[in-house]
Amino acid sequence: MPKEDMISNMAGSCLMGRARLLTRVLTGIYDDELRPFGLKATQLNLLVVVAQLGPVRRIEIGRMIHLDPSTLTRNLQVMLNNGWIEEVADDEDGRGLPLQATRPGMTLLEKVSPAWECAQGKAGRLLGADGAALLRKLSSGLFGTAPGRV
Amino acid sequence: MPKEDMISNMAGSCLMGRARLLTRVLTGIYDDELRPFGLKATQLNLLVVVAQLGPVRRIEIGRMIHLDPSTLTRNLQVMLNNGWIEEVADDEDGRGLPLQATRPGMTLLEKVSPAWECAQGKAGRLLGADGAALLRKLSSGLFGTAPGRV
DNA sequence: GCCATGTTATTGCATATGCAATGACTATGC
DNA sequence: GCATAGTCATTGCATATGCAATAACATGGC
Repeated sequence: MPKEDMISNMAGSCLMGRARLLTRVLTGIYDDELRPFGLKATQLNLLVVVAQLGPVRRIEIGRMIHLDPSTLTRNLQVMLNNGWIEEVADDEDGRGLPLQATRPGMTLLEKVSPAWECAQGKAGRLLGADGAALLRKLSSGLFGTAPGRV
Repeated sequence: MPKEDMISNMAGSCLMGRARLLTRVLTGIYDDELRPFGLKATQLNLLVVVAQLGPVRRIEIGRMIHLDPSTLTRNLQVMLNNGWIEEVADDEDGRGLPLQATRPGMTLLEKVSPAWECAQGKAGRLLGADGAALLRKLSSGLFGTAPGRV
């Protein structure tokens, strides 16, 4: 294959590049809506997961949404500092404590809910109905999947 | 809406969260394949864009793939340090110089091409034919789009 | 109990990402 | 030709992300 075709191919069809581009745009939409509330899209994402899974260990969050433990240590530290989540005392396992949303964290969730809805609406219109449905389907197959399986 | 439903809704249907999850998984696939060559998925992505667009200004790259100029300054600096790209002297505009791929950069592109093909294959199988097609369609609508348009 | 093995969390390192502010240059109006 | 407005790039700041190495704990076999 000529060099130019190889480059055009990599530039025009790389699924990773496309996914990253799409993610940057989508994240920007949510960040814009959430800015008045002082949290970022990624933080809301994490807060929601912690709120839903109740007392939950870091490793489990990582398995759920495919995040490296080291990333979680740091991202969750920010949220601990903000008082949105807290460590739960009662635990059988000495390797770190489970996390749960605090009352202020839950209140914040309710407060930002309309802004999230708005961003979600914009994202849905950008993706189109079939796009949104497919994105949902695709990623639902990844939820809770151990890394490295293809 | 009860609090639990609100949380389930945000956790289970957030398009941004899904897109980020998917992107993490996909990026991991490409990173694994590219690791022996000493470059990361994001760097290959950028190298390909510079190689294709020829002498090109940072701002134009940013418009193409929706990347903040400040992000580009730093990401491109790494690639300049590695000698994969270079600044082009002849320019009418004194605000920074256009960039192009160097010969070593082009050689690297050819060398990693099979690894990229392999990762692309894995990504395609993970997404399925319709998923890959849709991801392509979705993001092609974003190429070259000015930020903030929804 | 002790050791080998496995699991969980953290830390050092490097990069990716975006906002706000700034500097440097260009283009436009007069 | 100069002042104003606009464009391009960089820097400071904060966060997001993952790998390799390590620390801390758990578990199973003996």
